[in-house]
Amino acid sequence: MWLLRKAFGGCGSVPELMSTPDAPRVPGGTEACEILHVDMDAFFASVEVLDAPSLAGKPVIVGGTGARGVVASCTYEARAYGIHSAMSSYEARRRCPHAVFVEGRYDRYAETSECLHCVLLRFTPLIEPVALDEAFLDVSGARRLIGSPPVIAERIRGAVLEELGLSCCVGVARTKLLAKLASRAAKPVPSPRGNRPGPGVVVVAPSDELSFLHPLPIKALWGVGPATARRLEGLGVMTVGDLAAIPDEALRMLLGSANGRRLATLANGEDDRPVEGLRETKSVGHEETFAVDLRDPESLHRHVVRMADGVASRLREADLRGRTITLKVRHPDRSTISRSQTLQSATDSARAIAAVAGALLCSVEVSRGVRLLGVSLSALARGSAMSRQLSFETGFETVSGTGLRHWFVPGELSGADPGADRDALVDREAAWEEVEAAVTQIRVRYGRSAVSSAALVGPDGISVKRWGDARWGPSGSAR
DNA sequence: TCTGGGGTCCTATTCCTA
DNA sequence: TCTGTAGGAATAGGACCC
Repeated sequence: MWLLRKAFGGCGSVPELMSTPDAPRVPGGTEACEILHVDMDAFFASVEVLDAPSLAGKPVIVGGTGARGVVASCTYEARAYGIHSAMSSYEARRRCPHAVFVEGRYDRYAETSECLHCVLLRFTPLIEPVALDEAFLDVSGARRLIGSPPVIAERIRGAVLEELGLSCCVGVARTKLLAKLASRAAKPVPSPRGNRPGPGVVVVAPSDELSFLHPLPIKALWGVGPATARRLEGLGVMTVGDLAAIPDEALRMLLGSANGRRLATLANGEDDRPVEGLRETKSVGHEETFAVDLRDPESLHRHVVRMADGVASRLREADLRGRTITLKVRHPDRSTISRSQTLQSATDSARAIAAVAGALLCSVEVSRGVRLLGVSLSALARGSAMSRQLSFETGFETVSGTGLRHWFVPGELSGADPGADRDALVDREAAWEEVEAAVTQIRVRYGRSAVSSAALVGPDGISVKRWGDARWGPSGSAR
């Protein structure tokens, strides 16, 4: 709690703060601190414990359970073993063999995130969601109604705990970066001898900004990942303070103009990015790592069709179309290449996306094996074919034994060639648009796995995974 | 028999066009 | 008609975020 006390010049206490509508004001105090960063504690893992109380107090790991999976989230009991998100599941299991591994339930987390959003909206309409489990808030307009930002922070924590049954930490500062770092400083500290609770709320007063920021490691800064940290540490730049001492020009030479300029300002505590609310989606894609590397071009093409189908469906649901189609391929040695093509007009057609992505796949050497395949669309524009009047005259039939429905246009599967004649081609494309729009409606109504492409039906039924499976890596062996 | 997925942004290079 | 050039778009790859 020391930072909170420090921010208030040593006067006042948290109980006093919570019971006082206006926080005490101190010289150079917290008046300018109007940005809050709300960060849920071990979000996915906490939701799992909430839904299964028998997991409480145990090391719980949420993520991919297969050899190629990663940790998406884990409880503080697991963190005491050195486990953290993005660690491979293999390594996590090695470090803590008795941990409880749970496959993630993304829909459940998204639903909980919506509840969190509703709670936050009661404090301010100026919310910028960063991820399911965190958000920036601008509370400048809420002071008169609710109280000072530190008071609002404490009330948010209380409301989230009471209404969601989950704990969160809140950082309060003048800028987004400092608010984010403050919420991190408010977190519990995992330890093999028992977790130490954190302060829950940390306020960084303007007068304390540089003394708070400069001792932190450079990786604390937004935009400094493993690669940039390696370069900087190689030059003896270990802390944010070291970085702040480097002339702007030298930093730009070292890291490029945009990165150099941004890091120079951030290292000096400046960050003028406002809390922006929801941003427009720039790309929509789907990618997947396979349990074993694939070499068979036909199998890879079926995966392309399935991914194109999933991406097209999501585009339609979001009322979006895209012009640039990108295929991503990762080889067994993890080297990754991408191939893209930009169309003259935007599309949300699974067939069109699959055709382009399939052609791009033909230009890639796959004989050495493919570990990951991905399809994405960018250069997005509003407006899909969703508003078109739909008809279900085109064929649907049930794949025996699977309960899954697949679709086709009559003649398509029989090898007929309607492309020979232009009118027939136009009719065929129009029919496909109807099919795809109908598929989207079925999925909206009955779920994403209710209907699938006939191209994915093999002699033994559905031979590849359906869209939406395996968010944190493959869970078992490949089919 | 280790290292995901869904994104955004930046940079360098290549290609096209005026 | 050919050539050089400049600018913009497209493409590819990498780093980073949660």
